[in-house]
Amino acid sequence: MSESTQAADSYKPGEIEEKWQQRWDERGTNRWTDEELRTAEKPFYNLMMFPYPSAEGLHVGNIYAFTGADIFGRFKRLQGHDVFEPIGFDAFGIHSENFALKQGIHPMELIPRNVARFTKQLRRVGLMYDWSHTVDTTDPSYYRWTQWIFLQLYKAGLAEKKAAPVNWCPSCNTVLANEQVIGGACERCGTPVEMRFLSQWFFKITKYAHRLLENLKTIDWSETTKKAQENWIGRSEGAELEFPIARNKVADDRHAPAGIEPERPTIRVFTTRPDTVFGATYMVLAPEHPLVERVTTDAQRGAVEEYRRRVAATDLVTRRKTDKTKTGVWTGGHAVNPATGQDVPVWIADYVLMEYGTGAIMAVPGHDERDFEFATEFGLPIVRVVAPEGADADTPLEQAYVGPGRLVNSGRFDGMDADDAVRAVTEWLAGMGLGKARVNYRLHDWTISRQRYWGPPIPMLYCDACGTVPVPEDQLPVLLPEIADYKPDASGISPLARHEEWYITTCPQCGGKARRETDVSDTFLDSAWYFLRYPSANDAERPFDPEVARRWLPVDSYIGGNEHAVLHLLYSRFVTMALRDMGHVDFEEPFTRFRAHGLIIKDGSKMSKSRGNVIVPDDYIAQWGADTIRTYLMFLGPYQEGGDFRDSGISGPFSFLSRLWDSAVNAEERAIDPAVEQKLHATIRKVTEDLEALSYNTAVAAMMEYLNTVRAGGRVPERAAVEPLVRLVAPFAPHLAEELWERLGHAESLFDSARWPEFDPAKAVADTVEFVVQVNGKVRARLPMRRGITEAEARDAALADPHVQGFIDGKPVRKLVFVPDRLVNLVVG
RNA sequence: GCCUGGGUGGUGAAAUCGGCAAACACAGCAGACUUAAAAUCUGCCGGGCCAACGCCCUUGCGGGUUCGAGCCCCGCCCCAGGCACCA
Repeated sequence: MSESTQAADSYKPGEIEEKWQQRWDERGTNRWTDEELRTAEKPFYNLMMFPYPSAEGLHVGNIYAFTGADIFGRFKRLQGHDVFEPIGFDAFGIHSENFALKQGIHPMELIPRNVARFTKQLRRVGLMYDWSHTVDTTDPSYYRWTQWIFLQLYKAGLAEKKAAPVNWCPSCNTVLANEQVIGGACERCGTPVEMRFLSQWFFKITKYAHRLLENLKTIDWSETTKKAQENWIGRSEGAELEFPIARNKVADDRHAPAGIEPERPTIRVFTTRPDTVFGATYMVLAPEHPLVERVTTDAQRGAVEEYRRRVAATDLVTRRKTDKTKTGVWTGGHAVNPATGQDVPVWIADYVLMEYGTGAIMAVPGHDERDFEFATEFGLPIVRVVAPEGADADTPLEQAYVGPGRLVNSGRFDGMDADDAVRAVTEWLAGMGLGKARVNYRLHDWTISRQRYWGPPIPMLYCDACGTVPVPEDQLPVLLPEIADYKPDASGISPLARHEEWYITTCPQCGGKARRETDVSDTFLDSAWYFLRYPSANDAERPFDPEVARRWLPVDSYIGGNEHAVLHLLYSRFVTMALRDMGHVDFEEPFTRFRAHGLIIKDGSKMSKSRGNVIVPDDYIAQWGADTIRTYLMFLGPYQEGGDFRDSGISGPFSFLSRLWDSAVNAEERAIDPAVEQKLHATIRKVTEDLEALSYNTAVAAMMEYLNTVRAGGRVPERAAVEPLVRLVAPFAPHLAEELWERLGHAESLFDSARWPEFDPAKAVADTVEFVVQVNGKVRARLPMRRGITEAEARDAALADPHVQGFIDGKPVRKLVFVPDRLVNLVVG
C-alpha cells in the first residue's frame, strides 16, 4: 500500500470537518429564509440557553450544553421535523461591564470582539445553527424591543416605581447585589454595608404567583427545575388575623390630622398556624413597619428610634443570618389578641421582615422556634396551646413544640385536633370580622432598575408638568450613549445621570422639559424574551411577527443549565404570560419541554481560573476533532448529571469513530448476516429511545457495542450493516457522517437526504434466549432456549439439568415462578 | 431545618416494569499480526475459597416486604445542588 493511498483512506477529522463546515455554509444547509419560516410544515423549535460571550472565550461547559441540545435537534431533523436551531449572545450586564472596567476597554469595543471570537469557536464545534437568525442583546435593533416589552408591562400596570431596601456601600457610594456583600462588608473596599431605601422600577411578578405555580403541573420540565421554582414561589396557606391596637394604650392621637376622627387601627398578621392564636402572647412588627410610630409610647420612643437606626445600618445579608442572637425592643404599646381578648405587648425586631406577609407577626413562643428563642431572651410569657399524646395543658415546654396534637388553653376549642382547628379558628375569627383565610407567597416583585451603564436604558421620562411619562413606542430605541466615564463613582447614581446632554429631553406630552430615567434595566429582562425574537430576528418593524410566532412557538425543546432554574426561567414565563394577557401571543408557557443538563468538572473538581484547570476546548478540538470531542462529552456520563472531563477518556470515542470510518470505507456489498441484522435492529431501537430521553451516554455505548459486533474477529463489514450506523451516529459526529454519506454515494447533505433508520420489532430480538434457572432465587444454570417457550417447557428443561438437580436434591417443587423469555425460579424445600 | 438529586469494580459508568449486578469505555495485564512501532484483532480484569467442575460473598449502614431487592418500605450516615429568621 503506497503512502498516498493509505493517507486517502484514514480518518482525518481536521480536513473533513473544515470541508463540511464550509459546505454547510455555502449550501445553506442549516439556514432558513424568512419565507420558509412562514411556511414550514413540521416546525420544531430547538432552543438552548444563549451564552454570555466572556472574554475568556467558549468554555467546555458551553460546548457540553450546546452539543447535547444540537444532538437533539439533529435527531429531530433526521426524523423529518423542520428544525429551527438559533443562537445568540447575552452580552449586556454587570459581568461584562466589570470586565471592561478591569481591562480598561470600553464594552462597546470589547463585546463585538468577544462575539466574533465566540462565533468562530461555535462554528468549529459543528453546531446546526441558523446563522441568519441571531440575536445580540446589546444591539439597538434588539434592545429597542426589550424597551418595548418594558412599555407593554408598564401599560398593563405591571411596572411601578417604589422605594425598596438595597445594600449600599457608603464608601463606593453604590448599590451592591447580595453576592457582592462579603461578611457584611463591601467586596471591593471592605467598608461595612448599610441598608438603604432607593426608588426603583419593579415588575409585579407577584400578581402571577398563583399561575406561575399552577402551570408547573402542565409543562414537561426537569423535576429539579420545577421544584426549584416551587420553592422560590413559596406558597403558604394560612390566615390573616387582625389584632386591634389597644385604644387606651395608643400613645396619643396628637399625630392624627386635625378634624379627622382617628380610626381604630389594627395590626394585621399573616400566620400559617391560626390554630395557635390563643398562645399569641406578644406581637412583633418589622422595624420598618408603618404602624411603629403609632404604637410607640413616648417613654419608649428613644429606644425604638435607636433600634431602628441600628437595623438600618445593617446590610441585608447579615440581617438575614439565622444564627445570631435575637434582638428587639418593646414599643411600649399593646394590641388585643382577638381570641383571648387580652392585651399583648407589641415589640419590634429584625427577625420579622417587612417584605413577607404583612410585616408583622403574632408571636406564639410555645409553638414556634424563633418566637420561643425571642421570648426566652426577653422574658416574655410562653403558653402551651397544643398538647401531643401524653401531655396536657400544664405540661411545661422545654422548647417550641411544632408537632401535631390537641388544643389546650384555647377556650371553646380545647380538645380539638390542631389540624382541624386551623380552619375552625379562622372561621370563628372571620365571623367576628377579625380574620380571613389567606394564601401567601414568598415570591417578591422583580427589581428591574440597575444603577449601572451597560444595559438598555429604561424607556421612561419624568416631566415636571406631566409626571412619569413612558417614551412613545415610535421613539424607541432610547439609545445607550457611548460615554467614556461609565464607571460607577461617588455620585451613587447611574453613570448616565452624569450626562445632562443625554438625559435632558422634551416631554412628548406637553413639549416641556423632561428628564430621562437614568437607570438601565436588569440583564434578565434581555433574556426573558429572546426566544420570541429569533424567528423574527430580521424584522425591523416589530419585536416578532405574530404569524411566525404562532407557527414556531412555544419552544418545543429547551436545554440549559439549572443555575437558571429560578430567575431566567421564571422571568421568561412571567413575561410570556403578561404578553399573552395583552394579546400579543396566544400561549402562556414559553417552553413546552425543558431539560437541565449537568455540570462538567475537571479531574474531580470544579473548573476555575484559580485552580488553573479550565479547559480550553480549542486545543482539544484541534488535536482530536470536533466530532470526537462531541462524542466524548456525551459519553462521559449521564447528560442530565454532568461528568468529569479526563484527558485519558478521549481515546475511546476517537477509536470508535476511527473504526467506524475504516468499516465504512472498506465495507463490502453483500447480504447482511442475520445475527448482525438482529443486533442492528436492536441498536436502532435502543439509540432511538435513548436520544428521545437525552440518554446520550448509553446511546453511544450501544453504537460501540454494535460496531464491535460488526467487526468481531476482524471480519470485513457488509455495507448494509454500516450504512444505518452512519445515520445513527450523525447527530453526534455530523462531519464524519456527512463525509461517509457522500462516500456511500449520496450527493446531498445527510441531514437533507437521509431519514432516521427504522427498526423492525420482529427483527430486533434474537430467536434464542439465554434462559436463567434459579433455585430458591439463586442462579443455578443458564440454558439456551427458543424464544417463546411455555412455562411447562421451561420447567421440564430446568428439571432435566443435572446441575439444577443437584440443588433440588430430590425435594418437592413448592412453587414455580416463570418470567417469559427470561427466567424460571424453582422454589423447593 | 426544608426541598431536590446521588452513593455500584482501580476509574467514568450501565442495569426499561422487582428478574443473569458491573454493559460500554478508560487504565492495567497477556497474546496474535508486524523487522519494529502504530493501527487492528483476541483473551483476562470486584473479593474470597478450589488443582479443577464449581461454591460463597459483594451495589453507603441497619432492619423489613418478596420465590427473587442496586431498584420497593422503615430508620440512619455521607456527598452535591436549591431554599432558608418566609411567621
